[in-house]
Amino acid sequence: MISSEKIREKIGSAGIKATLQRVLTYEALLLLDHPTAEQVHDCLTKQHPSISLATVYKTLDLFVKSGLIDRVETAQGIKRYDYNTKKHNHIYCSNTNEIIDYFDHDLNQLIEEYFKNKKIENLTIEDIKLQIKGNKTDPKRKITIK
Amino acid sequence: MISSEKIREKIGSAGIKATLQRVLTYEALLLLDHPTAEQVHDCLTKQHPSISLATVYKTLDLFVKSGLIDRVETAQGIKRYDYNTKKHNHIYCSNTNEIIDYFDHDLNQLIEEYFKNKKIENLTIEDIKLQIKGNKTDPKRKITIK
DNA sequence: CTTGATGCAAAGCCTTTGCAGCACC
DNA sequence: GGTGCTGCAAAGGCTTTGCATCAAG
Repeated sequence: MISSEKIREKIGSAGIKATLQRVLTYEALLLLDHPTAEQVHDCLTKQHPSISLATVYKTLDLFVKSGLIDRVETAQGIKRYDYNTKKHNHIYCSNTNEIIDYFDHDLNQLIEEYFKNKKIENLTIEDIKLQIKGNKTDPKRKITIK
Repeated sequence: MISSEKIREKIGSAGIKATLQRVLTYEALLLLDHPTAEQVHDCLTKQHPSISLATVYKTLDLFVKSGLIDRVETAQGIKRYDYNTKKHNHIYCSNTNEIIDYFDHDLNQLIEEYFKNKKIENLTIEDIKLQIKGNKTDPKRKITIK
């Protein structure tokens, strides 16, 4: 777990002020698994009932714009947030509605290699992401990558 | 271009009634490039002003559920629709806001091969999609794949 | 007739905005 | 005391729903 102090530093180093609400929002993002804005708010109000949903939205927006976190897109059009900005892909579980981080350096390499040769004209590629959709065999168990 | 008759057949074979509105909606999907529901509606009302937006939404929903078309997810959380249900990936242009179909059999093969060996436990993979994000160098020109 | 599709308007979500008050240099 | 953050409430998009009407077999 990261300390509040470290979070304050992280937020500060993104060039924005580390207010209480922002630190708490960031903590919630670490705690929760790719949550929606509302889930973050629910989590926060348990300890700090006065934090408003609008502030959470504003904070998440600010974090995304500052590059502190990423927005994750879902087929349902609901925005969810990911504190992990390191290059990775996502596994979407249809049955549990989970979004699971999938880190795979070899795969990234493979795809990068592939697109080095496969030039696409008139396009500057910024990023390539894989969306893996599937179902957990046992919804209660975790997914483990060999 | 596909004839209205063919479209009627296609809709019928999905087990739903091929009404005028549905045929027109499908035609609009062929005509437009990964449009939103509203774009489809705008297109339709030019020729048929009486078609309601609600019907367009209902029809698109129905098409997705019947497997006739696919929903495409964007980072902004706006739903767009894709008549092409054959396996393919998407290129997202940040500058033009376009979604461009990207067919690449070799790439599909490569990824499939990769995940055959890379077993992920407790997960049944249904589908893997690549999202390529980038910028058109010349916004007015098309993207061409070598 | 009966069934289901349509169009309209209203309601519904999720998200953003405007603004007054507040906190912090 | 000026700047910028917060919380509230209101407004805003996009999408869905309820219902009366309509069309088709």
